[in-house]
Amino acid sequence: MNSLTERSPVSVWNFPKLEKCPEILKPAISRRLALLIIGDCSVVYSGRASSTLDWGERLVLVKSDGSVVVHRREGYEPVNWQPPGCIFDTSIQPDGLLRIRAIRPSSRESLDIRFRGVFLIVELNLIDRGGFLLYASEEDMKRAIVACPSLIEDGFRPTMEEKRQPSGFIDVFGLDRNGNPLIVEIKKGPVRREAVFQLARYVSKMREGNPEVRGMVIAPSLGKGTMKLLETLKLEFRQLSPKTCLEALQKERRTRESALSHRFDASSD
Amino acid sequence: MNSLTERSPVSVWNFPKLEKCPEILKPAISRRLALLIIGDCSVVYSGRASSTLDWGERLVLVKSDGSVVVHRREGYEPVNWQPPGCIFDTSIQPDGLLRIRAIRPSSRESLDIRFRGVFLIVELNLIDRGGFLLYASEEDMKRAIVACPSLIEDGFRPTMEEKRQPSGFIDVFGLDRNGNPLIVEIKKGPVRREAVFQLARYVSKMREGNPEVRGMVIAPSLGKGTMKLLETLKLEFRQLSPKTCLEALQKERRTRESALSHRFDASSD
DNA sequence: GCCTAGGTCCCGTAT
DNA sequence: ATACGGGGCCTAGGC
Repeated sequence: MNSLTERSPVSVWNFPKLEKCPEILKPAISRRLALLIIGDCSVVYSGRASSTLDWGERLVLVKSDGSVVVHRREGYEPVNWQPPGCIFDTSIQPDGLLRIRAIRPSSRESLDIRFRGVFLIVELNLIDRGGFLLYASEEDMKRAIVACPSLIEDGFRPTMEEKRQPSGFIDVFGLDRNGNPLIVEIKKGPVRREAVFQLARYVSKMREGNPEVRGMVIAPSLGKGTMKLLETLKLEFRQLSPKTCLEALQKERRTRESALSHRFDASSD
Repeated sequence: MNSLTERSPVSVWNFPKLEKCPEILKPAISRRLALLIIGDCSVVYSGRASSTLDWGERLVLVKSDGSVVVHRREGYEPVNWQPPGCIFDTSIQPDGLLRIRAIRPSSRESLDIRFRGVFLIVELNLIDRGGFLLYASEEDMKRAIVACPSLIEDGFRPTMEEKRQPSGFIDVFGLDRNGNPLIVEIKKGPVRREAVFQLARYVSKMREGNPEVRGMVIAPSLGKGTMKLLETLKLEFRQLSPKTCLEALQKERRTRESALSHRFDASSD
């Protein structure tokens, strides 16, 4: 009785007959469980582009959000896939093959997987509430610069983040110690030519109104020809790594917290 | 006896004891098989960035090329991963947990997966020689334009593909019916502002030497403000979809093949 | 829906 | 090795 109510994180079918597979797959999909199908299949994709994949043994992972990945023996990336939002149709074809069709109505795409043999089906009922934290992203660098503007230079006062411009977005915008506008473009990796052009676009637009506008790239390093390019375009570079930013941010937070606790100490007097 | 030599595409362990797992995983990795581990795990990533993922039930796929993906219940993308090139270390820790460490020497990155419970291990010995073909990429469009230059306009003669410029690459370069240089930028989706700026860079460089240089964007459609932008920069647009290109290319190929077979017919006379 | 820009992007290719 | 640009990129955020 308890076993009836108890969740099983995995249910396994070993070498199921093709004609039995829809009976396994359909209920799992409607119960919004994830499915793993390992077998000999071929795949046709049609949508933004088209592709065909001939017969071979692969692993197919279908998730409850309607995403699909087809993995081959090697390679980090799936050979075929669909992002979330698919509806599924599983059936046995007239020729006896198992067909799984994933259709994405939003972008009129379809993935057509045909199996001529299935080695394993795993129904997955996974519980996963674990938090995910990512450090040292460009977003972290931006936060650090806003919290500690002296990372850029003394006297810098940021006024806006993610400033929307007709020519695009600006990461951080502010005024330098002399009151001149300073546009900051942040990169967490080596600066490429393209990033410089991106900044140049923003800056040249703003220099039309005020030739004193400065543009600065913040990054851990510069790509090959980018130093010269920056000079030509009268843009600046300040070396700053994600790690440095993170440390500055954490230090600033500690300072703020201790200031806060002091206030509490004082108020509790 | 036959069973000893026969390959099994999948070998399954149901709820293996943690301490047994290294005995399963290590030989599989050294035999260069792929592995699927489903269980309750936590993950720490450290490298270009850092991340932590708290306990939860997930699916881990380790391939023989040294790539890893960790999939949660939902989402197309893995929550943690490593591209090919990892070496693996599996062990039971002093606290009794199973630890799988993937280290990428080339970029000094590491993925540290700890399991406190394993539901399923699948050893995968997949045979997959199926060919993969992708149609209608930007590359296909380029090929089509070079094979059928009239797709651009009558009298166009391409002279170079992938022309290297100090300012970057040019998709297709050639001369129009009047002998004026024509720079072609191909996009397979709607044209964005950035693509226009990219083309503008090439063209303005070349117009310094010859003001008659033309620049043209080839794409199935234009993004919002891009028509006006093209006009301002004196650039042109020709609508052409990947599908049209593909059809033209296939037609051209058929024509060429039939011409070839005619030649054979003639020579066999 | 479209547009914009980041990503531990990954990937191939050329230098 | 690094640099560059594509990708069925995907994803998040804004409009």
